[in-house]
Amino acid sequence: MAAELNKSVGLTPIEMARTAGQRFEDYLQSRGMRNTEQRRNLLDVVFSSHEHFDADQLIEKLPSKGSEGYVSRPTVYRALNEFVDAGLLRKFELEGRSVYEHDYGYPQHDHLYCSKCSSLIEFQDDRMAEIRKQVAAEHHFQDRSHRLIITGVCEPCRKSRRRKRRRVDLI
Amino acid sequence: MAAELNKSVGLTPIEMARTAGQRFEDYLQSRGMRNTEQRRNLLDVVFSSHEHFDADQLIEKLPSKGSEGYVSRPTVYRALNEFVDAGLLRKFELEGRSVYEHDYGYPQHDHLYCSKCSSLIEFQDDRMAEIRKQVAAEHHFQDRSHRLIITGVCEPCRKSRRRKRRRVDLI
DNA sequence: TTGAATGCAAAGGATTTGCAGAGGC
DNA sequence: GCCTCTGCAAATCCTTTGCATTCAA
Repeated sequence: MAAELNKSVGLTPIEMARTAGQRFEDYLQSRGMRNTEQRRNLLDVVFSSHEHFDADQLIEKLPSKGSEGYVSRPTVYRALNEFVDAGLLRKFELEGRSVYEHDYGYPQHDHLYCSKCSSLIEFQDDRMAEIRKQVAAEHHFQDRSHRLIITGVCEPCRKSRRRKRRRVDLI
Repeated sequence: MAAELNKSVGLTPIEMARTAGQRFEDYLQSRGMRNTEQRRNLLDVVFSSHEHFDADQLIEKLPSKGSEGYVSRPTVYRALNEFVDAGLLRKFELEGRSVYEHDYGYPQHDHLYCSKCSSLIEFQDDRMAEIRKQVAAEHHFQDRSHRLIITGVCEPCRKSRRRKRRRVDLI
């Protein structure tokens, strides 16, 4: 699904990383911040795949302490906040932790969340923008963003659960 | 808005508390759990108003330590989990903390969230159920619930911001 | 050179947990 | 009386922060 949505924008992950990198450089420049090796490392890893991730998952993908390319935990957290601030990533809360996803150049979408395996499935529905706009207008509310998560059980988990139940039934 | 939605079900807060209490007693009984004074105190306070709240706000509404009716922080957290489990409350994450709202006997609704004053405004839109059902079907996903939050700036905050801006403009 | 960024260690805030005593049933 | 519940203190988990050192510009 991530791949599908990405195609719709016509950019490969590598192109995205380059474009995101340019945007981030502008962001840094405009604020007198520095283009450090750590920030570049993190940007590369973050844009190397379209998966949703949390801070720990990102850290796991980084070289371990002592290795070339290592980035400390506080720096990871600081950078994630910067990426969000720069409009590269979008952040949301799930089960008490922060989850990040690509934002820059990525079309608006929402999520199905499987409570069994914690997987996030993206979907797009144009009616959402419509509803949001209309509800906001009715309440004289200035809408800036929305977050819709449909929670349930994904197809693979439903199937595996059924199998388990059948086994129990057979005893 | 909470009052409006409540009217649609035809129950006053007092009636709600009683009904919720009955449901909770059933829940406790069926699990061999006990109907303690603390749980009763908490249920009363939780259903004394329809406001959204977090653990700290609930604790603030309780008698302080030493007073009649005091409930300790761990017990509050344990009870909140039980209320959610029993279907009395619904929980969601906002700005890194858990927020609770009445669930039992309360109609499905979604929220506008003001990022300036943190207020939550409820709204109902029948199209949401439709979209959810349809998207879930398309993805062979078994939907159980959804959560939609539209973030932006509420009317009062927009007005007060405008006023402030005007003042600055006049300097 | 010089101020921003890093890594370390430690703090912070929300929530949970182990356990001994209290209290429903 | 038995077994759950409570309150206390402490632990846990995620995230942020203070500070001395390092490094980009």
